[in-house]
Amino acid sequence: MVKIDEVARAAGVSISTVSYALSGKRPVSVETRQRVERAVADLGYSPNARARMLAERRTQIFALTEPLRDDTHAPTHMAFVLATSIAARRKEYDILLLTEAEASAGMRRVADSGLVDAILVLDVAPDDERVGLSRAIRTPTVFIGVPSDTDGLICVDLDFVAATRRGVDALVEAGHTSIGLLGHTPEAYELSNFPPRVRDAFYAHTAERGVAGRLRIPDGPGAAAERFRRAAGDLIDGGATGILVQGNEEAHLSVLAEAERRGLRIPADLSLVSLAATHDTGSLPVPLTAIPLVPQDSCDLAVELAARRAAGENVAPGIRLIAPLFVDRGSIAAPAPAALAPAIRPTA
Amino acid sequence: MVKIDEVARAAGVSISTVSYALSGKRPVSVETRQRVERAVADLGYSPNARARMLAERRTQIFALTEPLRDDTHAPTHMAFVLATSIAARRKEYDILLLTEAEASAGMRRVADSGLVDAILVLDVAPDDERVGLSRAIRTPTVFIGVPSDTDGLICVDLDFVAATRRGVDALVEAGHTSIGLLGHTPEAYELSNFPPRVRDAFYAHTAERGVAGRLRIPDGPGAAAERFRRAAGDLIDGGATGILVQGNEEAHLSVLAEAERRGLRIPADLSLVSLAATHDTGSLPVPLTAIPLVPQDSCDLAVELAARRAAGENVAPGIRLIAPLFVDRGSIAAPAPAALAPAIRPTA
DNA sequence: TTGAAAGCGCTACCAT
DNA sequence: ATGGTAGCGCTTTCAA
Repeated sequence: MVKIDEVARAAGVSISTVSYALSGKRPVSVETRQRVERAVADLGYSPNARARMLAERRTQIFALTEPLRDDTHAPTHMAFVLATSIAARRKEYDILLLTEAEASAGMRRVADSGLVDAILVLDVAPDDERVGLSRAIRTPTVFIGVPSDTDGLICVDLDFVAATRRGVDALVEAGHTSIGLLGHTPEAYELSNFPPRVRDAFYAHTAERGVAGRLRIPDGPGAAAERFRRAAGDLIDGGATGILVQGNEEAHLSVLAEAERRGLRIPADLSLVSLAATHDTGSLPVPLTAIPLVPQDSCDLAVELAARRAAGENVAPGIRLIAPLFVDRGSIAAPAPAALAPAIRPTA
Repeated sequence: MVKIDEVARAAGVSISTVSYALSGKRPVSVETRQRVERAVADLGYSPNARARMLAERRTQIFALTEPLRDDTHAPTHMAFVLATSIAARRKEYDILLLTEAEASAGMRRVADSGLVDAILVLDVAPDDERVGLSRAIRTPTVFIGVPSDTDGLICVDLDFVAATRRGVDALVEAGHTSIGLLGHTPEAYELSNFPPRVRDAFYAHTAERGVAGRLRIPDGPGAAAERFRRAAGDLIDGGATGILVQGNEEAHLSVLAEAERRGLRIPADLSLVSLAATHDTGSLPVPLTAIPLVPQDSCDLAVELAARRAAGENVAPGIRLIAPLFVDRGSIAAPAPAALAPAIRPTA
């Protein structure tokens, strides 16, 4: 490996001039710069990352902690990891994976040794062990997701409350007076941070708009697809003429399957809105109007904040919520008059 | 951050003694070691990774290049990433993610700058661009998968040929004379490295054992599940009494669904063997006898080899194939006598 | 505009 | 068994 002093010799300048010519941190005459660039190209010089790290007191590496649970939805998770990596590279950072079972141990290790400039936290649980640790270490930490106790933390996330309200509003404004929410699995309300936020916002906002709001959680026996279908069916039986669909592709497909089974056309007989999905709801058998969760948005912002903190900038703690998008794909219409009847006299 | 000289002062010893007491690379008297350990604990000292990297001329980091294609099966991919990370940590290495669209650019960057000690290559394509690059750089590289041209490369993979033969043998020995292979999607035979190996071994070995061997690729119209079912159905119609099932969980479920649709009991009416699956074929509706692809096995070996090369050890280039496992879950039986007829007179 | 040299915080060689 | 110190290959301050 050729070193900087060889480049300096070849270019007939000093080491510091080579360094400055390459970094641009000090003006260098055009002629000198060209001589340096020529030498760099001739010798195939590439600055040594280890030496640079020591001298600059930073590594240009971010750690990404991602405790993989059994119920982790791989495609969604991968989307976040990829989005984080892309965002980081745009700012000249690399991503170091922290997958150790004891997430805190990994974080502590990279923080204490100065191996990374900042830590990004994925798959945040309400009572995440990494919250306490992040307060104990000096390495800047950014959470992608919102834990219960956010005191002093920097968090980034989709504004699930606004997203939920937007979904409810869209249906209410189309004339729906009975709205269903297809929930997550029971465990998700304990292990993940956003399902409760959606649930609470749903109840609060349907009440506020004066419409019936009903949540159905996919539980009970059977495969996942079966549970989703049953939950969707229950919502329809309960009189819901518009449903907010959460969850992965399978959940969405199951709702569509149940609608088809009942001969319900979308949106003529049933209005659907996809809420906070990471997959493409436009390529479903029936394209769905969606308020999507776009990993790249959250990850871009998280990386941006991490980079600022790593650069020594003072970033105020707090929760940064990303305004939801609304993608109209025509799966909302006014409720069918006929469908109103069972909603009004459910047991007649 | 407390530095090594402060520890030395607190312990009343020299810097080098602290270093040796911590690394164990030189004998240190018990008493001295305890004094050092005490000082380390008191001051909360943790060696600076950047300084260590420069001094030791290595980073204890492996790069993992994983070009994510659209057809990447997220759960399988995640399993490999996780397995790699786990294996690496066991040997005190961290994993740096290389996800750039131009995989070669990322590899070149980390190699030229000495940012990593070795590179692990995932999702290997037959004509992978990373093959040529790996020959051009000095950083040790290990492929998890086998490209077409392996000259001079270190590759690790499941022995797909042996696995395929083992699957064929198991069915032949149970008395089957007509065996089906549920193939991968047509694109997989271009983009991925192992489907052709399985296909070729299947044809060769069924011929060698003197039984009929037929491959059916899930193509044509319809959703994936539909294509898998059709392919399985075609194999059965073609007289196959035993089928080697490849692919993801959906492929397996589809074959089981098709069997159920036809009222075929497993293994009484139809024998099934899962081949090279990464998911748990024991928790399917019908547990399947399997010759699994265990990511941890490949990744452990790959990391082992990478670590050896990184340590300067001379590792011979070549393909290391991992002997397949055979997990008997009772989904193989002798072919039903009635089923023999169509196999013998297919068009009668 | 350029150069010399003092770090960055360790490891490991050479002494004793 | 222990200590002193020369690197490791850069960046950046201080001088000119």
